[in-house]
Amino acid sequence: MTELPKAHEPADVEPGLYADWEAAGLFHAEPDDPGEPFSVVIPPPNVTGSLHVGHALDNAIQDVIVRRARMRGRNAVWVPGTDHAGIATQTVVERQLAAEGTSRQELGREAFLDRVWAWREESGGTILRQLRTLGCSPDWAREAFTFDEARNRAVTKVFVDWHEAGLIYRGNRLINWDPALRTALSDIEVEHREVRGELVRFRYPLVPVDGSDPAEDAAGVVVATTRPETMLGDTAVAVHPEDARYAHLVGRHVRHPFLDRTFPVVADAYVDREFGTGAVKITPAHDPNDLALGERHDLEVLDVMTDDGTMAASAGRFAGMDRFAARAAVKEALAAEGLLEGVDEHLHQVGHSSRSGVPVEPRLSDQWFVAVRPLAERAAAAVRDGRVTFVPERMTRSFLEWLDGLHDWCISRQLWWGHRIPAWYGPDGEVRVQVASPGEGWRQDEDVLDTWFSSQLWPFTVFGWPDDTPELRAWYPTTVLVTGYDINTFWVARMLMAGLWFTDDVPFRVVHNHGLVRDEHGKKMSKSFGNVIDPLDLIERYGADATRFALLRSAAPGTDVPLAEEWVEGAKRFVNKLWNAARFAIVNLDGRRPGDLPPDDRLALEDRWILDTLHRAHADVDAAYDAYDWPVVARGLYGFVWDELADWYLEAVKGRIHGEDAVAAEDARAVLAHVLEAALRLAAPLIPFVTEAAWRALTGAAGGRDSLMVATWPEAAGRPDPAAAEAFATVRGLVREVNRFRSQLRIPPSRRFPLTIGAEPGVREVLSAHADLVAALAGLSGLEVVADLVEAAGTSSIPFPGGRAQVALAGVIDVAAELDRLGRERERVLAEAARVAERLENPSFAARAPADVVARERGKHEEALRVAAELAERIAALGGAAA
RNA sequence: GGGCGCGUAGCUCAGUGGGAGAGCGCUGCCUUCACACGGCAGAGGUCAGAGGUUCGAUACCUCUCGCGCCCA
Repeated sequence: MTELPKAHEPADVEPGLYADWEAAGLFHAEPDDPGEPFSVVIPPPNVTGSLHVGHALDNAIQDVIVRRARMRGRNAVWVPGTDHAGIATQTVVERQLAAEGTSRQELGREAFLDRVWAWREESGGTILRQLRTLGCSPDWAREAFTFDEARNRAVTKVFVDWHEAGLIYRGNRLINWDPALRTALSDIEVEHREVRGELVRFRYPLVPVDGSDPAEDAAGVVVATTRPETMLGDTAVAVHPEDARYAHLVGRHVRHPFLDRTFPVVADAYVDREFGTGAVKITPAHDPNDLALGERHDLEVLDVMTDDGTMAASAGRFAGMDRFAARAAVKEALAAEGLLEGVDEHLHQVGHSSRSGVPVEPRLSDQWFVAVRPLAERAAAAVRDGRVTFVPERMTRSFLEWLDGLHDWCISRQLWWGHRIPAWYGPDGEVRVQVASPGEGWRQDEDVLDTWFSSQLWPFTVFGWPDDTPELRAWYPTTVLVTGYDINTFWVARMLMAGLWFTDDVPFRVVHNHGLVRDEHGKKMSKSFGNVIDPLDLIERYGADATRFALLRSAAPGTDVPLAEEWVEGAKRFVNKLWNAARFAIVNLDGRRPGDLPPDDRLALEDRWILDTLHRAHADVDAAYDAYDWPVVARGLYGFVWDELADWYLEAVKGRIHGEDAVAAEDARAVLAHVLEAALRLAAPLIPFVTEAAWRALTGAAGGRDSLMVATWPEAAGRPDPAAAEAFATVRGLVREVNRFRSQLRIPPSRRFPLTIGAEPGVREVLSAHADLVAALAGLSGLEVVADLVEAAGTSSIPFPGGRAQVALAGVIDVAAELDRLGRERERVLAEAARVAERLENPSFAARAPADVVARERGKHEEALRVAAELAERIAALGGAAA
């Protein structure tokens, strides 16, 4: 019949299956399709980016969730799309321009935006295309973009509405300025990094007053700073009001050495007396704390830098210098004036732009802000009352703490690529916030909005908001959001705030956080380390199934995901194992299809056992899917397919399938087909390709809509059968011991030998009832079960749980090797006996431990002693000496 | 400084108040009719350290040490 390849070759199978699914419309959903609505929106990747291993993880998880929901009959939709990624995208295009020897300024705004759109056309589809190779099944017809017209309409409405509600305002405030990109940033786009810098101490001479001591005036006051260049913008020196060292200076003025200015010494409790000299220079224009102090003391605010981080005209003779050049130059000039008191090495935190990497410059400027307080309070309430839950749950706490400490959000960016701020400036300085221009002579704000301002609207704008659409009614709120914990603050919190405000509902019910993909030693992947793994490369070489399996297998909720190429290789071996188990079944089914199980009374022990095992595996795996516990899902599938189904069940049914009894063979085939089919369904969301290929071969499904992808999810599988589990464990226990015996004595599997078994009645019953099974699994030429095992010369003994097997030595074993085996075996058993005895000898153990525990320990002890005694006898019989 | 997480086999990680596990790696044997991307067996661990609770702690509590992340 079918030509089933001996090894599963993902590259030959995956693209065709994907095309078939897509052509059959299996990814697409309509709001009025049957089933309970289930929705996921993709965290939109950067439109011009390409797939990295973090995307692969994030999207593999979403795909698993959505595929299972479809199988469960939900009306499941997964909306794909991309983010215009303001700064990142603009930077890429600017770099291109620089390489061409031009710049965006030379091009002008309109021509520049044309360039960016062109770049988006060229590279914009890449990442979504790449998701296809991973097997992802979003509804491609619903692809959205954070900067398309529909989204722009929503962004403008939100801006105008929030402005009217008083939640958006324009203000002249100290913001984080990126001098490299020449734009404002929000607080969370600043990364604090420890930097080895200098603490520079220098002196401000005092302005003499009537009766002051000229020597004291010259000695002045010594301040300490890590940023000497900002002294050009100093407008005060502050000391602590209770600092006796400086009390006499408060109210005096100091003279700026390089600029024709004087400014006061003020007292303020903000000053840390322990730090530096206890006197601190105050630069309100370049430090948030100084600005606050400046407001309290009505100080002048003097900006000494320009937008690119060079010193401004107000910096006097330092004007035009880069801020770091100015730092050195100021230090030098202070030394030349004899004002430099000393320089110490100093470790401190410096804010860096997460975008350009340069140190941010606190800078006063006119920007637009979102007043987040009222929004954050609603968001926190939704989390506290459980309308939104986090998986893992521990993410909740830091999320709430972050919401609690939130400052107003600076949303304007001095960029061109982004949603233009709908604010209009009239001829007489009037400002209006509205959708369209108020008319002739009104000029629109030059700035654009922070990218996150539009992506915060993603979960509802993708469904058509602000219009009232069937999609929005069916699929909003979304069921679950899957994202790395690292963007909970950037994105998740903001979606929650915006969603609650505009839709009066949460944007998602569950936030499933995964971790960051790292290398196998937990190191961050980076080009400079050379440890970056390319998911496309993995998919090409090991297949999408293996790549998905390897990622999810390590992806415990909220925990970073270590990944190594060898692990993907291991996952591929599992995929191949599953393929070959299916192949065995399919070949032996000889065209028969999975159907009903045989009547109970015709089920063999191994059938009943595998059905019991399947029942438990299903329960474990199903619960783990519900809990987003991917490692448990993966382990459950792996263990069932490999350790139970392939290693034991397939071996166990071979006898019947190849045997004379036609009914028994049919029954075996029926159970095999049934169990395999259930396993394929359970594994389908995680490894969709190999399961689909095997399922089609197994069931004869034609493809198209006749696909495992939309087959019914098993709400239960197999059936509990503890008696069968126990009996099969007995069989397995014996087989394992015989295998050990073989291995230790170097008896090849092809060498069959007979066994005589003595055992306790229950065990005896099981083994004699399943003698054929035991003989097949253990490679025996015969099996006799007796009530009383008679000691016989020239035999050896294999103890196993519940009994003892006797094997005739002649021609089978090497006496020296056997003596060695028996000796080691006996030592092992005696050690066990000693351990248990110690426990039993403790009087309070018997008194306080539960009866069943005590009984179990007693049994263990007796069994160990029995086995040890037998082993000693065998050793003696072979002429050895038992120690 | 505050918060969170983590220290279990060579590596990466599960785990549970009563037998220390998996994958990879390593060793030996086996080309057994689904799979050598395989089978069978094996070596390897003071479960970070100290104290406490308990008949019993790798697990629960406290502290110490070490590592990571977030926030200030």
